Amino acid sequence: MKVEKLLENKSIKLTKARKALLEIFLYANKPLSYEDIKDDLSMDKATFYRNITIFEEENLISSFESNNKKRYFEILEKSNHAHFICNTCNDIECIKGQLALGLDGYDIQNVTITGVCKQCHI
Amino acid sequence: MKVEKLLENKSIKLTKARKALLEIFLYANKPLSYEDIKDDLSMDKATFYRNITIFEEENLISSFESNNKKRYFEILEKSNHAHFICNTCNDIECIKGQLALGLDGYDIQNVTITGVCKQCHI
DNA sequence: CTCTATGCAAAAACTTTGCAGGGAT
DNA sequence: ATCCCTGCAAAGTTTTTGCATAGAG
Repeated sequence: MKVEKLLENKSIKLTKARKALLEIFLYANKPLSYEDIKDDLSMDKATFYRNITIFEEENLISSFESNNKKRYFEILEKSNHAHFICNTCNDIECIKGQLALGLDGYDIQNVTITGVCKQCHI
Repeated sequence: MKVEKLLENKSIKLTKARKALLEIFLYANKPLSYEDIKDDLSMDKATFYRNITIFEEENLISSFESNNKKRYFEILEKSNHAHFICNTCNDIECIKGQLALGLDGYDIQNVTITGVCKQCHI
């Protein structure tokens, strides 16, 4: 879906910064932190974080924190998927699959698994 | 298991601060952040974090980050259990259960689920 | 006596806020 | 003319580090 439509649906005013930001996340294939994209951003970090906050409030974007004190963001998708963060190489993988946990009545927004990935695991 | 034994097994020198710290986590029934216990601590925050680092390196304690920029710590148990963090009330629940994800070959250290808990979910 | 642990204060890393200027309607 | 978005700089929050002192063996 186009960025313009996404913002319009949420009644968020379209600006250059918001369009650029949302497009980055829309076309990204993995969660990104501010640091990951700061060199490609044409906006100040204040603008980045302020708009991220708006996007999160409007459920356009979800976030989670990794072991390295950073926050990662990605487009909120319908499909349940978990993130695996490797404590050794710090890589983040998206894991498709189902959680078999007794969480009826809970609204699950994010699943983050940490550990050591297959590559790093000897 | 006694704190003294735990430290001895890992060849960590027993000190007053380490004993106090490990006992707090040993008898806690949920993960705790520095802020949660700072008023009860008789040590400086530098000592807290330095010893936590040692405990983590020796696999006595595991940690994860929540949405509120804090790190939570708990005794590393053998039993797989996940944490559910409510974005509304910020409460942390320990969830017993199994993950049915294709993660063979991965070493899973922590599972953190965020969302809205049953109580807060209307 | 030597070696490590601790407290204090300062620094570091990431994120948020205050404020004044700029753009869009 | 008004409203809100933005950039810049400063402040805030949590965690880490440097250094001198204290403590254990």
